[in-house]
Amino acid sequence: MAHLIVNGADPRRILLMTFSRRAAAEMTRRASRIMRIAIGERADAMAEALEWAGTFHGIGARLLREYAEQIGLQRAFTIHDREDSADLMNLVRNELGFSKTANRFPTKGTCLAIYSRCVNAETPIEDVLKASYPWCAMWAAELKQLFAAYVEAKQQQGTLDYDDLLLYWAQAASDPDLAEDMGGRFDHVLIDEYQDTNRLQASILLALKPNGRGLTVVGDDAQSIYAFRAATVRNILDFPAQFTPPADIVTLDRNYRSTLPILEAANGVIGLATERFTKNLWTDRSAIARPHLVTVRDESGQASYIVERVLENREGGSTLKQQAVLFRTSHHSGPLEVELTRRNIPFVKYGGLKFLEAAHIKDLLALLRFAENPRDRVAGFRVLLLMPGIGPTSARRVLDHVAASPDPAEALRDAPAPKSAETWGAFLDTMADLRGGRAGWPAELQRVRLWYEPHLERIHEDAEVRQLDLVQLEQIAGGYPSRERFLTELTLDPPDATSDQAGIPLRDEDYLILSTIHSAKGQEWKSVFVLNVVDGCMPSDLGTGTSSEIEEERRLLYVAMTRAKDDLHLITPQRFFTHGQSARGDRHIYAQRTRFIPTALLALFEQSVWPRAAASDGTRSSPQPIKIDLRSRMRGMWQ
DNA sequence: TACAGTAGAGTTTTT
DNA sequence: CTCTACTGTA
Repeated sequence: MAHLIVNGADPRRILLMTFSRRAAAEMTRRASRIMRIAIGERADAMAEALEWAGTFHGIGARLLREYAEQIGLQRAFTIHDREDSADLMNLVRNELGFSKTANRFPTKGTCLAIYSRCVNAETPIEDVLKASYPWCAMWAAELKQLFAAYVEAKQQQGTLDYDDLLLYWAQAASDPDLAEDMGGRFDHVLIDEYQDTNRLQASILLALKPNGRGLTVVGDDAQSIYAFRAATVRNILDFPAQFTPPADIVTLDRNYRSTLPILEAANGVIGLATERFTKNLWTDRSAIARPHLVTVRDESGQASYIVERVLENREGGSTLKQQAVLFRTSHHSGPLEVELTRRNIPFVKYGGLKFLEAAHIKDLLALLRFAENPRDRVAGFRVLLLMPGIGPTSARRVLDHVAASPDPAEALRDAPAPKSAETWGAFLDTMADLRGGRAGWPAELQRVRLWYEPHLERIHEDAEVRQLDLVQLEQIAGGYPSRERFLTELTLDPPDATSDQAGIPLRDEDYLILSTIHSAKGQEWKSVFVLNVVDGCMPSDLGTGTSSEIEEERRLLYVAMTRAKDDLHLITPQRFFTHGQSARGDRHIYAQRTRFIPTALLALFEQSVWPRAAASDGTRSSPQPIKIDLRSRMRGMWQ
């Protein structure tokens, strides 16, 4: 990208699509750094002009709003996140009577997952069921009916879900004129992490640039870790042959990041994969230290090992930010988080439970969304149910009335009023203010809070804590120019680190990074610690069904290992608590080292046990005389 | 009709 | 523990 711009390409006509918005920001930052060397201060302005950098979904949303009229879409559509989509799916599922079938019908989440896979993999439902959801195969006909109704519901309400952003885009681009118009906006289209795109995304690309001119994709087949989300590595492998003449292949097999011993260990792991990959990485970053394979007793031992090493590294001159702890599933960092908090080490966690998933945040956003688009039933339902005396039935009556009217905003006023006139009146006033845009953005958020706070106090015991989050949300809102932009971008790029919660003040502080391996994609750190490198966790015991699932888990470990520049620690606790139990539960397994590091590979690692010797400080080294004979006392109890 | 209470099932990774 | 479906009561 830097090369293109330095050589005269117009940054406003470059389309850059990456995996997350974080990655897009990082990419523009690096490009501007490189460009500064060639063109000096002008580089910043050039990077600023890269306005079409984002995720597939984000770019899709933007284009769809621009082309809304031409494709028969209401311009003010609102976007459902996954939970909203599941709620709507559930609504439809109940309406069709599928929640009362004799055999248990798949839950809303499963239904949505199946639907999503059909769309993203461009595969008929029968095949998807057979390949990925065999236990739901008996419901094919009902699911089809459900999905038809789901699509119908979305259209009536003027909402799009994540998949629609791609689907509508792809469909719009299937019209040659529209495709040419869209493709013609860009001289260069650059895609990162192409191994983790799905077929739907590939067809969008092909429609935008049918002859491939100006199209560049980058990816690594050894790092494909999103098959569960219908990504297919075939996209990148089959890419060159889609064009005549075929696309040029540039092999990037030099690794500039990791030291040789780390790379050798990572190559060792991936070398045992059942399929051959297209390249072998090499590096000239020699070093002596092999990566560490550390055995600890349990998860708390794991936590204290990390804390000790992290502090040691900081003494040695590396900041906390240069170090990261990676794990398979987000709750695995729990004990570590406790320990870090106890020892006063600041950290930021990526992945896992999001700010936006908290009920009170969703409530507030639902009201905003309902104001933006009164046909949005999911939002409306959520808001209406907040009020005392309004249950599913009254809510449905109100929403039906709204949906039937040509002017939904007006219809609310003369909707069948629920019993409590007082709450209802307050609600109508708030909605009217929001619709009229009286307070302006972002001040109107305060208005919303004023309405919501009494309900918050009534519903939640811990209202005070939650109130702080609402203030936080208000601050975040200030960073967006309008309600529409706020809602769209928040849904597509949720603040995914807890740091965003704490806002700007954290930015210049030093903190340790905690991240799921999936969220760590494309990142790098000086020191990397990987938690729970044990069977049942890596591979996850949930992901060991088929051999291709296991292979994906292997690549996941490979991705984790190759995040490290100088220093890599894989940690294997001997005891490992399983999930699905109360906080103080004791269910655990005695864990084995991951199957991805068999004995043959051990030579690539520096093995150690920690703590090295528990009694080394001499306090209990010599046997003590017996003071109380508890054993005989116990026996005596029953005599 | 709203809502509190209860039994039973399920529990990854993310735009 | 959390989510869902269902039951009983006001």
